[in-house]
Amino acid sequence: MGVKGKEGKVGRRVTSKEVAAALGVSPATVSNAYNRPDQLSPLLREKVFEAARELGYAGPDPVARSLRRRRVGAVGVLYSDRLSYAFADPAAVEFFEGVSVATEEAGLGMLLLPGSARGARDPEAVGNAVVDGFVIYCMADDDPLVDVVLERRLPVVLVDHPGVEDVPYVGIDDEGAAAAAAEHLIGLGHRRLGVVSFELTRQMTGGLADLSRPERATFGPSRARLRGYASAIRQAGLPVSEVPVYECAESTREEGRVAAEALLGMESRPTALLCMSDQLAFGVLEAARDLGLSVPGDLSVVGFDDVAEAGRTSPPLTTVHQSHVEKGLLAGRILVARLGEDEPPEAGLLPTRLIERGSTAPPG
Amino acid sequence: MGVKGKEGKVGRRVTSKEVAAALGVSPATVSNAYNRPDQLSPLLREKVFEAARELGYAGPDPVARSLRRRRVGAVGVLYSDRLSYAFADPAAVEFFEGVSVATEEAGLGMLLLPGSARGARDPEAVGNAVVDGFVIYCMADDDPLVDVVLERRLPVVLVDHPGVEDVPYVGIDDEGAAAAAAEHLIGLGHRRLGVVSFELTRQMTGGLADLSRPERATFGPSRARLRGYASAIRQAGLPVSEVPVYECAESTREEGRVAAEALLGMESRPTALLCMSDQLAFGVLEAARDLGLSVPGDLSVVGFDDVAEAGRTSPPLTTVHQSHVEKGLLAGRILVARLGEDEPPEAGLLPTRLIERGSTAPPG
DNA sequence: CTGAAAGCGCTTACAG
DNA sequence: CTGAAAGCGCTTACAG
Repeated sequence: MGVKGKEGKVGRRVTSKEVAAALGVSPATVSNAYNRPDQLSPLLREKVFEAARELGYAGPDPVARSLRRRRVGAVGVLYSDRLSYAFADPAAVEFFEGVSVATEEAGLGMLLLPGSARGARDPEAVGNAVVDGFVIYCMADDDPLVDVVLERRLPVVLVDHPGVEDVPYVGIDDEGAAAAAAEHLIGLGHRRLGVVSFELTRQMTGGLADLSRPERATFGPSRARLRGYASAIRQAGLPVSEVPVYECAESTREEGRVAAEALLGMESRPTALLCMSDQLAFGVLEAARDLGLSVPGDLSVVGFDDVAEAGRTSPPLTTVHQSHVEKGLLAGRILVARLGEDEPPEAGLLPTRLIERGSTAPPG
Repeated sequence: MGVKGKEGKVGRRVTSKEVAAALGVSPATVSNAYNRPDQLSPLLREKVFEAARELGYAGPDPVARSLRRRRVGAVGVLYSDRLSYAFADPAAVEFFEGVSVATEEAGLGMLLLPGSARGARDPEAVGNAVVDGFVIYCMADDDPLVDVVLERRLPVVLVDHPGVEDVPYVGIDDEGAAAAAAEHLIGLGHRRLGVVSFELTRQMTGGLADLSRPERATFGPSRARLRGYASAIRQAGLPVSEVPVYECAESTREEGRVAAEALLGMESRPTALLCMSDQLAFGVLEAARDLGLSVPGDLSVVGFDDVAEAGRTSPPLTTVHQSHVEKGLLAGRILVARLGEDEPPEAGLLPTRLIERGSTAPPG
């Protein structure tokens, strides 16, 4: 295994200066041995490595090197909430996957940073993050961490957070996609719709509301989707203010269940539910089963995202497809290109489409 | 939104020295304004912040600060393979989730680093990673990156990679857990077993082998599980060399399908399959369905991990439960404690248990 | 309450 | 092919 036991020990740092001294050469020569082999004889280089090995010098200190070179070799990914929440959300995980492809292509690390939502402790982590640039993912318009990042004047790419001047933006047409989902249901003949929503603001008032004031949402995608649902419903001549919206604290199955129970317990029960994520829709499916409601016989359900499991539920989920992997990949590549002064790929909106599967049908 | 447009721009770095000069104070005072409010008058402190705002100084440079303080505020997580592969594996994602809880508790970032497997490009990324310590997850015994990390003499925790002196190790009793899975099947009356295995070595010979030489595996958990299966089978008086083992390149449903097709196509078809992960088992379930084999009627299947979806397949999967979240959390907390010179929680083996669900039954 | 000095560990022109 | 010098941007005793 090549491990000599003591290597596992946490040791005093050995510096290039000490290696140089042991060899009677200058620190520049030690540095050159690691960074510019052409600047010294192969023999001397070998001697440097040998002395390094003996003294336990593992090569130039990454922090000092980063300071000198003005380059760290890592990008930060800022997420609105706790990371543990992100890892529990397949959509976020797929996004990370996409970013990781881009960073690996470039030989960079990917530093995951917790956002400021719900008790994340240390906003300093973002200001102090040792990175060359940032991907900002899914933050509320008024999240102070966005400004903390912007003020650092590093290259930044914004994802699902429109509206900052001069910063590349990657997203989808949330409004159009949501409208398409609602139109699908309306086309099927549904007249009593309900919405299972993401959180709308960082304050998360939560619970039941209606579709009449999309603008109060400070999360861009939530706002746009509410707008899309509302416009399709209005177009159909239905009263928007009578469409119940349940705001979920998190995009989880559990929250989807809770929302479904609230919505399906109403006097005038919706015959179809529009969900802002597949996770929420999965919870709705579970709740419907528990309530003895058949899907799509008694209730139609539309998701959003088209994560892998959407094709495997019973019934399989009708949903709006978007590629979170592509989103992460594009954002990552734009950032990487900007770090290297390369011509970045064009930022913009990725395509979506409605995937009709088994969870929607005309009302019973 | 508090964004003044130009903040999004990538700018020349403004330094504390410039802020100090603009104000006619020393850089130490600027530093104190940010780091030790008690060291200067509130008024002066306000002036410093004002000058900083005007000049576009976003606070002390994280890299320089890290060099000076000998502390970065991030831990590295080293994974054997491409990160995009990790993100596609629920077990790895749950592990990351656990680590992230520990890093968030401590206000640290989490730097994800790609391993050296299958064309990961840049081993330098690990040697250069700007972190205070490492979690090494799931690496082969002979992976050179392990030594690269160990040589840096930073605090390290090893996960699912036993056998490095003086380094805390977190894992499970893979051998015992695997033996329990095999015993369950044998107890049910199965005599013709097959194994759907992880990759055994970094070279990944792949395809079919048998259970007679567990020791050739250089991935610790794979080796231990093979050993566990073999010992239970030997105990039952069955010939170990007649148990087919299919080595999968990755822990994915697709690979599980391919393995199942190979194993179930053999002249003397196994009546039960032991899978090293739930992902592989899910693929086996799909393949069985495609082949017209009923589970557990015609074929029993045992997984490993007990990821969330294991309870939702049809039939629900009998599997070995382990908590990847706890694994990550413990590893993360040990590392964090060692960074802070706190007394770390005890390293060691986490519990496992066999969860009997619907995918196993006596042979038909 | 404020500042001068030393130094964290390295790399990069530049001179020889 | 090798080395002396400057400096990346900051923080921390320490002296006043």
